[in-house]
Amino acid sequence: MAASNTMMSLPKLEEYLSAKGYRLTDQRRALLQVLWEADCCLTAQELYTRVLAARPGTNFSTVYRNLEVLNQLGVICLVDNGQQAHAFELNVDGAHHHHIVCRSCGRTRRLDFCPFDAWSGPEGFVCVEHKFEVYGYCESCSPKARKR
Amino acid sequence: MAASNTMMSLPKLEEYLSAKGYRLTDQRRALLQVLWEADCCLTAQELYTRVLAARPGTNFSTVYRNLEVLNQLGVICLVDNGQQAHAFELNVDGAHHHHIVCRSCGRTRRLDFCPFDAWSGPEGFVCVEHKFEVYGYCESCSPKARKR
DNA sequence: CTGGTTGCAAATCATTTGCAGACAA
DNA sequence: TTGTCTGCAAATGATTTGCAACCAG
Repeated sequence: MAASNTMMSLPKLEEYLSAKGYRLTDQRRALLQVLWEADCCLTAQELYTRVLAARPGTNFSTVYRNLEVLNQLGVICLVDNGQQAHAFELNVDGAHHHHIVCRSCGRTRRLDFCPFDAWSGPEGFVCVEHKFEVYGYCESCSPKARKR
Repeated sequence: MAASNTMMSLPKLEEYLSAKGYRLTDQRRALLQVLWEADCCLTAQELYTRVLAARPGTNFSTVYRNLEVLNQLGVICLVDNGQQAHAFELNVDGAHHHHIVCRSCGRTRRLDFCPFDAWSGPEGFVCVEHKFEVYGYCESCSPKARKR
């Protein structure tokens, strides 16, 4: 599948949830599967649509509740795609990273540079978190961008 | 006043709006004044409350519409404070910058470091915009932070 | 069995919009 | 005068929540 990580398989993920005391419902499995197969970050709406195909009858709020669970467990990360709705992505290796978001096709790509690689942080301030997203046009969309 | 910039006075700002063809209504003046007097980024709600004090009867949607106008003109900038609602700040000198947001008191501080100062950007991607915000605890709140 | 989960419907919350009257230039 | 603005009220869209039924372990 398209998941770019190599740390944990889908069964391992389910095992992990289980070990943490969460039940493996059809809805949860379907969501994990969808996240696993996604080749880039997806919005709750997009995830919901895909989950629905795999497991008809699933409710939108169930998807949201499970995204919350996965987020708490650190299994997914939230991406600020610059739109009103967040995007979500599986992050099984748990490595810190940021994203590039294409303004044309909406696709996201993982970014390995972090501002704190090159900067020690602001003085007189205890940093606990940060957000860094880059918006622009990916290789396949950039010709379009030049016309702007 | 608390505005930290030195590029443009409040009357100059009004003049600027006027020159751009915008009318100087009481509501607009009140909003500009509130933004001018603010010592850090404020949410639409906070701005609205303050505008209301100066100009009773002003409607929330008027505040939003004017924030949109000011944003289009590049007179204010939006800050992602990590909460559901955005924060707004006057940015009369128009200089690009980011923000530090205190998780305890909610105050924001301008940051002069930009990730692109130390990085050339992702390959095969045309960057048109980016977002960088740092969350943590400011000097007066960090003792509290240590107790966490 | 039994508490974690779900479906459903209604509630939030920030922000936006249609419209008719009001007002700056 | 006239087109921009405003107040009002209702709509939007993402996300959340209360509650009773349901089902994984």
